[in-house]
Amino acid sequence: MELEELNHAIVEFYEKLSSWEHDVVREKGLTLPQIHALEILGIHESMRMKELANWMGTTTGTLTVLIDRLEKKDYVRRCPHKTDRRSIIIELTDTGRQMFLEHDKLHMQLTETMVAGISQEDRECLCRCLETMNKAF
Amino acid sequence: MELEELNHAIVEFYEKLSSWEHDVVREKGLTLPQIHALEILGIHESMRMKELANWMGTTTGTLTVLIDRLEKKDYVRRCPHKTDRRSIIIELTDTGRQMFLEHDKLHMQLTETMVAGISQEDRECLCRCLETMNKAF
DNA sequence: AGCTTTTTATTTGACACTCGAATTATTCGA
DNA sequence: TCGAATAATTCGAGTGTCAAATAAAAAGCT
Repeated sequence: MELEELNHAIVEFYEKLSSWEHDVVREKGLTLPQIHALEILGIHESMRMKELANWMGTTTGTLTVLIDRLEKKDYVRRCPHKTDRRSIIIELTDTGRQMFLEHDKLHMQLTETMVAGISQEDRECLCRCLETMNKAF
Repeated sequence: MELEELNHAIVEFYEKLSSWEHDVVREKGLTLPQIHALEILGIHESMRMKELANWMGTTTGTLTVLIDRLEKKDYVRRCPHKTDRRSIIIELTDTGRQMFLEHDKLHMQLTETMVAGISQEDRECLCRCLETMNKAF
């Protein structure tokens, strides 16, 4: 019975986060998949198309045109792979890194706002729970 | 400092949930926005186009074609509004309700899996935290 | 009542994302 | 060396997204 309440809270949390992200990103003239790519590149540094597609849960076909657009906006750069001439390395430009950092800061601010009314003790519990759940996927 | 860990856990949780939803929905031949509409209608019963668009965070223009497709698949039905002839009421068909219930069950199963390694006490704390955070948006 | 404004849904056009399949280039393995 | 596997691109079809224009009806005002 209690599980239903938890399930409901999780679904609601997910939907509100999704809606927040959507609004925040639109203000910068980006789409959700585009900022997602910048986030992954910002956290994990440069990587190949195939790797990035795996992280994003999409195909390289989809990614090719997405990267085309990010490249046109000067957020990312295509570089040849050192040893494998089939592969291409995608890396953030300075502009791209700046956009990533800005977005990351907004995430931090949202987190701060969300946990404002939660005690230090409960925050630690929350963090533990989330990390446990993340491992369950 | 600790906030960063929490922020990271939240972002990771969001991304994994998103990816899970995407995969689960595709197996049923639906898209994320489509199942989202069914979820809202399943939880809140029938509502007008405008209301549903607000819940989904989209425009009625987008919704019109989305509902067209769901209607073609016999998941929802357009009904005239009792008193306002401008409005249209969208309601789930029996098939649509069944799809909603199936999906809801999957959500419950995922929740069960995720919290499997979490004590009853911590689950309650988690639930409280999520509800507090949901109010912060 | 009559008139204007607002609300509701639909349509349209432009663009983005998504997938699967076909293509090309390169690397790997037998 | 030659066939199989891999990496990225391209293409076509379907879907989602928004803003703007349209049409119909309701609400508000004088």
